[in-house]
Amino acid sequence: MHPLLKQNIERTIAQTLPADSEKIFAELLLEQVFQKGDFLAEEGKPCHAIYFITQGAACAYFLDAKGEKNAMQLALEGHWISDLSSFFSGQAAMYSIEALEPLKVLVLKKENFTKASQAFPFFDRLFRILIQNAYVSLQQRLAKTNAESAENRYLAFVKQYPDFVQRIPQYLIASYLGIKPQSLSRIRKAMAHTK
Amino acid sequence: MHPLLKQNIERTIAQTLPADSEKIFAELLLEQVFQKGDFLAEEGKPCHAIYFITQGAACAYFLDAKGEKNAMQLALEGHWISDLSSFFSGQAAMYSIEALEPLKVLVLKKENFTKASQAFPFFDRLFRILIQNAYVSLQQRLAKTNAESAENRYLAFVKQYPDFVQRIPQYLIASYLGIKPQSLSRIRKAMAHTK
DNA sequence: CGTCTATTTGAATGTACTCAAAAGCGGTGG
DNA sequence: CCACCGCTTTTGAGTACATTCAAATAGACG
Repeated sequence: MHPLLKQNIERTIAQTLPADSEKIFAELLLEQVFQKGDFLAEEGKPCHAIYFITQGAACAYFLDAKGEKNAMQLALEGHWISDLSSFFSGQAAMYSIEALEPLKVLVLKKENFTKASQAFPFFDRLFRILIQNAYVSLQQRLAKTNAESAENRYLAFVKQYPDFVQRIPQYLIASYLGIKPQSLSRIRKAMAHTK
Repeated sequence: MHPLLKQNIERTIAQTLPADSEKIFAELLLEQVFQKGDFLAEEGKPCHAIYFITQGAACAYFLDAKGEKNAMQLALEGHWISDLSSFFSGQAAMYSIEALEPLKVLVLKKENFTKASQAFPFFDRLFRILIQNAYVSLQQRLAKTNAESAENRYLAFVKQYPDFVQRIPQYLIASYLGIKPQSLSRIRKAMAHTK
């Protein structure tokens, strides 16, 4: 089992992963590779898998009325990414997921997830906690969007995800923060001055 | 078992609730009543329960730097409300939950949740789906906050939650939408004109 | 090197905010 | 029943922050 995944799961459930669970898990996962610009999922089509990134960067976004990309999720290695709504409901995905760098992922397909979920209650628990954590992060992100200035949001982002700043295009970070790329550029300029 | 709760659970898991599960569930829940202005949870203290509202209205909010209430969740009868982060982690709550009307709730205490979760995998599944749905709604709310004007956000809110508009104070709806009460007042005025 | 995309910069505009005050509404007690 | 109080909503005027439109510069990639 990939060390990043093991680490991710153990941090999630706050206990070491039993050897048998580890084995079962490994059997359910499929390794896959994507080129930069490839899509792991596409808006409008069902998203049948959850991806764990072992190498590279990816982004889940939707296109707004003007055709601009709006990032909902940004992820580097060590993170999960998917359109969970589509994954669980089977409906069309609201987001496209695109590789921003050459990407290596572990794929958990819906059918394997369902199988495992029925056989091992452990899976429902793991995914309940994963989604729970995602939900809490999202709440905090929304709270900041409503209560903080664009500049403070960017400062908090840099602090929380320093690696992302280096590797994710600025226009995607801008949309993730709910601002326009031009505005983010000006904010960065102003910050460079003050420092 | 309260019909609103039964309905809520069956809609969540997309199947009728087995009679035995219903019985078990009913034993885990405690009825409780609050006056308008009472707190179900307080920012800074752990939140030990999840509440299902059977009558009345409630709001989960945090206080920003200026001491203004920022609504994270609004709920009428038929909805669940809690600070899930605090409930699951045991840490201090980020939100206060306040009764906006005389309130009747069914209380699911942490200890009962844990007991049930270990005895019946059904519970992990139910709560995984509940949180999953909450997560998806939150994503959509964030997407709208970033991509839509204040007016469109309010229009969408009115369409999605017509009952809330009648019963929740405007300044809380405003903060839920990420705008100031004065601005919401002006938006409503402009809408009345155009109609 | 040339093309395509991302980022920066400038100037003008606009949406929502701030500060301030008035009006409306609901509850309480004289 | 009316007067008063506190809180919510409305309105007005001025402001600020981020946006738009447009163009120039910088970077990535074949």
